[in-house]
Amino acid sequence: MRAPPPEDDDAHFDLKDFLPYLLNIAGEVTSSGFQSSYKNQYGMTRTEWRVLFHLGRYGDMTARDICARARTHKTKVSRAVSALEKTRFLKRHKDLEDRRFETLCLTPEGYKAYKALCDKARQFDRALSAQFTAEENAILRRCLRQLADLP
Amino acid sequence: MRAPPPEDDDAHFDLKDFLPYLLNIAGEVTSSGFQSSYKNQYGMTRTEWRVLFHLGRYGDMTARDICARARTHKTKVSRAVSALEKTRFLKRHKDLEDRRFETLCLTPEGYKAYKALCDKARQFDRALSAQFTAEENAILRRCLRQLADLP
DNA sequence: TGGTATTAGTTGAAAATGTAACTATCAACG
DNA sequence: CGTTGATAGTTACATTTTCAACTAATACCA
Repeated sequence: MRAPPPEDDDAHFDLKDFLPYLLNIAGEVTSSGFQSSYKNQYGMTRTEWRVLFHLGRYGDMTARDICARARTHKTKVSRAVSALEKTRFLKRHKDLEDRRFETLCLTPEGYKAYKALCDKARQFDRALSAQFTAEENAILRRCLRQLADLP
Repeated sequence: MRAPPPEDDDAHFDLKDFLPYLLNIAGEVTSSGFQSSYKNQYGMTRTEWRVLFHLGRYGDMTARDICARARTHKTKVSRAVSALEKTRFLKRHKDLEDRRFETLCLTPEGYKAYKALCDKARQFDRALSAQFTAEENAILRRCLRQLADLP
């Protein structure tokens, strides 16, 4: 017994055209490619390096800021911050005006790790971009930023 | 004490230009948006949905085929297949020529679920695409397919 | 033959993630 | 004040994913 065979009419639409699917696969393929390119030198998860990157690139901020900028859930960020604190890549500073907040600051070691990863990332991104024209790259990134709904 | 402030020179590069990052965020945002439109209905995970879709769209195939086509790890597929079997959306048929393989076939109920999801997906994708021009959509999808390294 | 290497798929344990409830702090308003 | 409601962040628990072994079947090759 077989399932009904695929029809070629309009009732189907190709999975390879479905944006959420394409985005997930492309994200998975490129991320794991990048991860192996630096051989997970620092033993960080992707969420941890996302936090590290935000602090390194955009300066000290609170967990809440990172959630908003990276569109990442607060529990994920909370755990990443704990992990980075344990490896001494960042310190917390309670805001004395409003003690619900804590400003997150990279330590010198954290900053060094960020710089190293930053180099790898730039290199990796350049290699990815090389397969497209300048116009394609511009359009691709613009569409992605819009889909990601980044601030 | 503060971490070194962000510099604006070439030593940094913007996270919002980093493809793996953008792809992951965009994938997460769009997928969770889509998931809310079907999750409650069938209680499927994304991997299960992926398997269902492959069988519905491209016809019966083995788990190995799905792994290759969707660039998904075999343990993920294996567990998704078990789950779909338990909900009676698919059946396995041992290949008698080479008994390592089993061909996966949607049941009529599985096929019905696929068709329903297919409609939702097409609808959702149309809404996403509507924010871009035809040219942008073409370029976006072409780049994504290439990055995803799809067969 | 028979021994070794591959391949399809499964499983168990550890890690990561998602969800919801929780603490602690502050703001608004009577 | 004091109560209510919002916000920042954590934690507990369930689900999912990952990684490394594992079984079973086949291929290769001396």
